[in-house]
Amino acid sequence: MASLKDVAVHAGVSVSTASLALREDPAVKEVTRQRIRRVADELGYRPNGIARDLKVKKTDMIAVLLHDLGGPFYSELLRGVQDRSHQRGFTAIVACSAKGKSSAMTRLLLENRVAGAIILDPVIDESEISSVASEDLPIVVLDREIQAPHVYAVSADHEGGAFKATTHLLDRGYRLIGFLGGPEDSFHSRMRFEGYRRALSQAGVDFDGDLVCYGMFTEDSGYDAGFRLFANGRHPDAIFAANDEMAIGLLRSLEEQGLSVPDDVALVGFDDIRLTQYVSPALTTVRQPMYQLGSDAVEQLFQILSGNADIESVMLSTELVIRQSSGVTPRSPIRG
Amino acid sequence: MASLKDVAVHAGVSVSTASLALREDPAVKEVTRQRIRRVADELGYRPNGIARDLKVKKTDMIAVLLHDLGGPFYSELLRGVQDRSHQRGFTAIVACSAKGKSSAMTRLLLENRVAGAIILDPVIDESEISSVASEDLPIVVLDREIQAPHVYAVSADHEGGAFKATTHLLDRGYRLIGFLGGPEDSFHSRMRFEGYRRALSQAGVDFDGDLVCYGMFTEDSGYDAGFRLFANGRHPDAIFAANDEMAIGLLRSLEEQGLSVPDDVALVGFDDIRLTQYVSPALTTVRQPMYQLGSDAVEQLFQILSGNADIESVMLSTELVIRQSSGVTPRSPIRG
DNA sequence: TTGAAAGCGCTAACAC
DNA sequence: GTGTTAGCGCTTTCAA
Repeated sequence: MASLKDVAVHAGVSVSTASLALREDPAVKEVTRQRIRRVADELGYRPNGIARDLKVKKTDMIAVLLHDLGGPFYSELLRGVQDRSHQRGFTAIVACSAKGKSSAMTRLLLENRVAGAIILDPVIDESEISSVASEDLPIVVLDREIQAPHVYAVSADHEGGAFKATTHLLDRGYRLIGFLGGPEDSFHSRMRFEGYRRALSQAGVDFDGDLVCYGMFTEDSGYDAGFRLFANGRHPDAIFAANDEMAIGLLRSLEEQGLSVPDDVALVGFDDIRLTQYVSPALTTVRQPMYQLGSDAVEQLFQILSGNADIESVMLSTELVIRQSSGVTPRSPIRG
Repeated sequence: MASLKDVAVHAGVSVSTASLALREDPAVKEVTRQRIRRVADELGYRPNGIARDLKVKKTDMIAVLLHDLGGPFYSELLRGVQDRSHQRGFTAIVACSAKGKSSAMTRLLLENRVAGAIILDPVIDESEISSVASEDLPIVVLDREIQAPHVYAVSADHEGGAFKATTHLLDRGYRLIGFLGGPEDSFHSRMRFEGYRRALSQAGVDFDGDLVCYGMFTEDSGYDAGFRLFANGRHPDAIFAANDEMAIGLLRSLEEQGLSVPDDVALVGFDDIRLTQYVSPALTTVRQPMYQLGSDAVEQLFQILSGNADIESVMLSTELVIRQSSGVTPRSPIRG
């Protein structure tokens, strides 16, 4: 592998001149520069970014750590990350946040290979994240609340989205509204539950713990929950599921129980995954601004790395997407 | 940021001893090692991987370049990459293969930051890839045929999958089998077309160019194609679509044209994306071994980097997944 | 306009 | 067992 020194020798100049020339520094005479460039090409010279980073003690790489590489709906998020990174001169690399000796967490974050990181992982330990963040490694967490030095937050408004979803059901006249949550320690599930509670409370509807059930954010767990929710004579007239996967599982179980959606039971999900448009009836849900989440996270990191002092948490609003599963005509509107 | 030297000074040892100690080298006396470890912790020392890589002139990082970060069905692929990387001691980082000044292609591959790369991008220029591959940067391309030094291939058997799909339709008695391709220069589309042709030919069924149509691998383009395929009195009794997205668009257009699937027209797709199970009728399709594709790509890279001389291209077989869209009962079986 | 030299943080001979 | 030393390939003063 040809090094800068090789280029310099072959071009009959010093290393420093070669370095300047290849970076198009105007201090180097045009003709010299061209000669150096030509030699570099002939030798197949490629700059060694590692060495460069070491010397200048900084890097343009930022890491995006995801819990589940390739989860179907990171797509938009990564597009946002990509676009903004490009705009800010970063190179974003994505990896899995799993812990371990040769993991990305270790290699990229603990070994100083990136300038900063964006983490979207609802299950990784809070202490893990705060212990890894430092002066030299600011971390932006997505959809989490972590109070620690050098940890910053960009979130979608889950509570607000859940509030909108539940209020939507209330508007359509439903009163026995069930809640299907994810794992109880999940931030997403908790926030969505709180929005649900707030909507009920604001509408003056009593909360009924019997109408609450938990799954694991998977389709199968939603399916199972569908039976539990209607066991023992309980009969919610609507259900707000904390994510679409579970809502879809729920849909399947309701069908099996001979219940029609939305006629017997209305249903609202969360996330707006692609499938929601294809199930029958199409699922009313809450959309998160994934693109902007990614884009804002990078921007946040950029500001931090630029030494900007006053960084505030960002909260992005969510949007209710009304489809068929929540009924069509308001039956006894209580608002709007 | 505390460096190894800082640790050494504070612990009253030399840098090399500190280095050895922190890497748990048994040459260092236990008590010294513990002292050094403690000092390192106190100082919040973190090894600088960049410096290490520069010194040892190698790195454990490999890059996975995808055309479209987060495309819905890279999930399995990345899981395969992840698992095998871990097993082989690599750290895999994923990035977008788009070209550009501060792109991953440039930063990671051209600046010597990774030991090798895996590229899955059906549209990136072949010359781009072969020019970037080198002695020091072996590249494994997925689902492409590139003949160039230091470029290796791992593919799914698209031709074979298409052959299976088409033969399946023939087995069920269909004879006017249309083909809905992707962009004509696409490797995937071409391979799948060839499998289609071979199946027809082997069954002694004449190929009819009028039954062929092209889209862009998107649902919408499949929808549009659905009208073209049935314009001017043409009437295929079955269609093999080169991917599921188009097949699903096609499904929608057939429905709009009052044609029933599979009664009026049978349909087979390719890829086995999740949606295929949810559309109605559920789509018969061809599944690629995505996990294995990822896992084998990493293994291939590992072998190359280990100096293994005889590396051969890998071709993985695909699997026909029979659902409702291709009819239920064979109407006049020609085989099996 | 170009060159000499220092050094980023680390590892690996080699010496003691 | 531990220390000394010489770089890895690059950028960046500072001199010439």
